Amino acid sequence: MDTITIKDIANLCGVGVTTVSRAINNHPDISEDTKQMILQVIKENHYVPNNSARNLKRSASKTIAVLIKGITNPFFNRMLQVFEQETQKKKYSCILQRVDENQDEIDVAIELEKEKRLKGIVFLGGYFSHSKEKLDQLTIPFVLSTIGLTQEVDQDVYSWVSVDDFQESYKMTDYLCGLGHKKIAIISAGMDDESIGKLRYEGYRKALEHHGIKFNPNLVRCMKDDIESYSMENGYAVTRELLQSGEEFTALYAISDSLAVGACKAIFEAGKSVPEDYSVAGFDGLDISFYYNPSITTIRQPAEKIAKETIRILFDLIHKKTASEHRIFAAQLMARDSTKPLK
Amino acid sequence: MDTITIKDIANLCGVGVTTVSRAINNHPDISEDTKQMILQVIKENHYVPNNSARNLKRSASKTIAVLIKGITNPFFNRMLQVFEQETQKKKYSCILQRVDENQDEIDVAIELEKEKRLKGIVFLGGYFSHSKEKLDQLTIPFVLSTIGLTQEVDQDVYSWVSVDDFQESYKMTDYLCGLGHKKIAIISAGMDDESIGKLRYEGYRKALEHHGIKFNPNLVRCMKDDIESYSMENGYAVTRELLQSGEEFTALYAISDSLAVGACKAIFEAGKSVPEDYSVAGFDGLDISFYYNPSITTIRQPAEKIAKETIRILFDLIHKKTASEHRIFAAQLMARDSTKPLK
DNA sequence: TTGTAAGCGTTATCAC
DNA sequence: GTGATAACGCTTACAA
Repeated sequence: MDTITIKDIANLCGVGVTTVSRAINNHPDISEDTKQMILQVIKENHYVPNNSARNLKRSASKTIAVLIKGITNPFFNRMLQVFEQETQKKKYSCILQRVDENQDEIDVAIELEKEKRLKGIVFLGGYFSHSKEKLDQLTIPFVLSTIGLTQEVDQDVYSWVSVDDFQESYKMTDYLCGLGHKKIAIISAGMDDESIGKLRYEGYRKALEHHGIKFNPNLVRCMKDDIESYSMENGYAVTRELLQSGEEFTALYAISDSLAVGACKAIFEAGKSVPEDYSVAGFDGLDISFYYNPSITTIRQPAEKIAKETIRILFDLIHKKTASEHRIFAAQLMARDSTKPLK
Repeated sequence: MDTITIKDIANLCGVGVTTVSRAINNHPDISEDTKQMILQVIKENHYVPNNSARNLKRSASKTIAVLIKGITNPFFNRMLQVFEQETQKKKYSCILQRVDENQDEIDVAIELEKEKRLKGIVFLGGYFSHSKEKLDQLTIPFVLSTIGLTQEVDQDVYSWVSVDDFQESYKMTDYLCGLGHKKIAIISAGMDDESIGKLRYEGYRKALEHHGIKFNPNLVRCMKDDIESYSMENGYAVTRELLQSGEEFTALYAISDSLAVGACKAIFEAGKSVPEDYSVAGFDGLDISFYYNPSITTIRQPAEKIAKETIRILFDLIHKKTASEHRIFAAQLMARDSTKPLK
């Protein structure tokens, strides 16, 4: 016997397949005795139902999926746990699916929706710019979570929850200006970025403007393409170049904590110190920003809250309690040891 | 029309479903013209084949799966990329499946094997102690990658690749002893750990013994159960307690880099410094160990090599070129700024 | 309470 | 080259 099926179990038990199915799926219409008997035989024979067959037949499953772009991002770790927890509370199950950098998340979503008979989807990370036509192929509700929305998107179609990357980035830059810094370098995304990278960069620009600080393009340093984006290594490489360029600056704002960590390292290696020689700030509020030495001033995103609200909205969508919702959470500026007033 | 199927496409094209299937799957027995025509119709109608149906029917698929226990671990990130890369080279696809801390990875594997018609499996992380009977339900080859094997396991049944956690941990402890340290604290796993935690702890014990250093149980500090294991936060909490206990020590060996980072923070907060007051060492060779300030002395596991070799062995297993293989890679002691000779 | 049989959407087998 | 048609392993009306 190659692989054992529900039929085999039925035969072994001397019952019909329906009865076996009922035993497996906890259906009510079955006597406790036969159920136990069947379960016993199943266990003895190590029978495992084939999921493909189940999904194919089932019209609906209590399942949602979380599609993550950039699973590397430690920021998502905290959220993932909340997603699973909250989903379980609703008696649903939650499947995690990573999406490659160069994969189209909607394609993945469409495929998965059919394959798993999903009830809803969370898109996590990355950016979002898809034609309405494409979105229409997705027949189930979805929520965008911590996704940088740079273009005007249709409020009625999309639901999302995130922080205001532009505003929070403004806040950080404003803070640095408030400390007296005027030459503030930034490690940002490439100029072609259409996501949080762009928003954070624009917040920086805006704050400089409000403080009447002349914008210096030489202080804008983009992450390197050939190194993993938003990584410590990238921050390190970029900061080394900045330092070597001889361009003067007193503060360095990295648009992610990991970049900031790399930046600090480069500064130390140049024989300088943080914050005495350079103030350094990050973004996200990763654990490491607290544990680093010095602790890094950052914008702390309320990851748990965002995750919780994402699930809440998704289920409201599923249960048709809402048509679309948008929630922007305030993030918190954590002033720590890596920044200080300019003397 | 609710959801569009292969039949609909066949009707639309005025051909049989077989022909459509052939077009989708690049089968040879189809004229280029009809194929293009069908593909066109498919595109226009946004038809996406149902994976469940495919998997159900397909006898074999060129797919392997990587089951990860503890996806949080940044150490795995580097490996994951290699897994995908190498799999693609073989024209296979690779699916990632996280396994919950309290889930049985074999159960997940068995289910997935059937559902996806897998060709092979990589088990990543965690520990491994399953009955032969259970393993036998897995009919496809698998490789254990960076899994702590504490018990004697059947060499002929399992294939694995990892570092020698015992030996490498010995190496680190030996190094600290060589620096003149005699009071070496360790942050280790719980005493019930049966995985790398145990192995690394035992390497520590052995090295102390060889150096004729009397073992002091008060210097053994286990991670806290109520905090994520191997996390910075855990290292921080444990080290605070250690510091407050008043127990004297000159070096602290944490069995992971993240723990070491947390430990350093606790030391700084106590007004002490690293390595002047305490030498601190980690394990794994995460990026952060290099970028931290001070850079952290660690054991660098050759993650890429391990990952590559894992895939190589798995495919050799799949192609029956080998019955079982075992590969232990040497890890590298990276002596950095967080440790110094005892004066 | 239980069993029979009709699909679910594909792919594989075969005949044309 | 192409098209019926029978599986694949399961769930679910419907019948008993």
